[in-house]
Amino acid sequence: MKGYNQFCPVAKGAEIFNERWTPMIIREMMCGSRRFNDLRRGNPMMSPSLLSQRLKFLEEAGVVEKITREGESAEYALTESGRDLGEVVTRLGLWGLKWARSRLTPDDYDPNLLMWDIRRRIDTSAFPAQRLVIHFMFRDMPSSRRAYWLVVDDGDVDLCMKFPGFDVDLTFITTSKVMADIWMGYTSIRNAIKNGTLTLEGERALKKDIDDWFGYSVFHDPEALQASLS
Amino acid sequence: MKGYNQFCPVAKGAEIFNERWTPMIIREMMCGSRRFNDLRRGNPMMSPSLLSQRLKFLEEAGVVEKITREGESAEYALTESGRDLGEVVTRLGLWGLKWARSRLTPDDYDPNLLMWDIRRRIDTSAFPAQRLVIHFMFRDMPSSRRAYWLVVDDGDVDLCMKFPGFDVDLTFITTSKVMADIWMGYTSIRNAIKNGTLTLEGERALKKDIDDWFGYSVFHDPEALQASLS
DNA sequence: CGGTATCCCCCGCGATACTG
DNA sequence: CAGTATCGCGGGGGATACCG
Repeated sequence: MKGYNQFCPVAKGAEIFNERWTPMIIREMMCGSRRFNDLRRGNPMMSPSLLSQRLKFLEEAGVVEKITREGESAEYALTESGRDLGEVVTRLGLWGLKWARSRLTPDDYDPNLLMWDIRRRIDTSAFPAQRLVIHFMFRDMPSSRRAYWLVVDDGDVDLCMKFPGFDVDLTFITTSKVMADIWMGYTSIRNAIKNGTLTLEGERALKKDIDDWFGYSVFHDPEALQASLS
Repeated sequence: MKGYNQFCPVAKGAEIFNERWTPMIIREMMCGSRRFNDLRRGNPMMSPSLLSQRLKFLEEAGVVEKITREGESAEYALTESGRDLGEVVTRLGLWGLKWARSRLTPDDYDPNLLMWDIRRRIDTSAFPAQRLVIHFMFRDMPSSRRAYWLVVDDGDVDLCMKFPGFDVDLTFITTSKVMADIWMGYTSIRNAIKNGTLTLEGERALKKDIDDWFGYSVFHDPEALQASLS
């Protein structure tokens, strides 16, 4: 992006922040992604060359640092400046949650992104030690993105798009929109069940304690948001 | 800008906020500009057609409202949503002030913008009722943008680029960079005088009370910033 | 896995002129 | 003063292939 030729701090900030994909890259890093392909997974529509280009620019701008250790794969992390810029991302997200809801289009409800997001916010500490499988069925989606399984085992959460072969403990049957709306706090699990847009099938105990382990979006959860800023 | 196809509130926010010039338009409105040509004056490099286009988009997005009253010229104002988005602009500005200083280029120090900004932050209440003329001389600038006069009269401040014909009460002799650095708080008037990059000539009383009437950038002044958000 | 290289299209945006 | 109309280009960025 060409600059603005203004000394105003807003202009100088925008020359860095207001490029396409930049807020999403920082968001991914705030959520814990550190490797190139993790960042890609959080932004599947972004071409690898463009991601590479942005990372270089953000590195040059002092927002991101690339860490290359002997024999390990490269990692990207926010610098102190980047963490500060994260507050701008957070504010923008909170604004979007409150004011841009009506601009959501059907194309926005990609269950891949939703599941990737849910995966990393599951609170495994609330689970028994044994393996658990949680199944999601999105009735509105074509077969390629209709079914997902989260396999929780010993604190790790794996996301599968094929039946993992283990018994399923809990199944969500719903649409991608309803699930995303729950995720963002526009509706609640309780409410979605009541109006028939969500069906939960499986272990009673898992259902009962769902608020203990199901992690909502960071923008829905003030405490998690606070943590992501520190 | 094409969208991101993500339900994430950051993405939805960025689809509105992360367009070229948008933060600067909102900044201008936060600083009190309400008419088309005021917005232009704060962003002289922006073409009128693009400003028109942006205003339409921001209106459609619920950020800006256009007010057309009988026989009066059109005005633009931030909606509640827009004022909320102003907090994002403010955060971005504070970030830029802290972290993007090193990216300032000589082209960024446009004295037109600086004077336009200074003009609207002069605290006229600290002045005597009589007319005052403050003169700025930017030694580094070509004649077209070397000299400016602020004519303060009865609470109004006029910015002139030609000698207004009245006696000058105070003169700033400096460079556009030094003046902008003072404006943003990177250095102080006292310090600039001491190291010889700024010379103040004129009435002793005006010099002595300069901190009472010289308004710094809103990003330099936490109180003014607070006020702009409410 | 972690990127580069290349190609090409499209459209964002800058410039300018013009109008009510 | 408050915009609209038009035109043309530059390069941002999407798509894909490829390399270490």
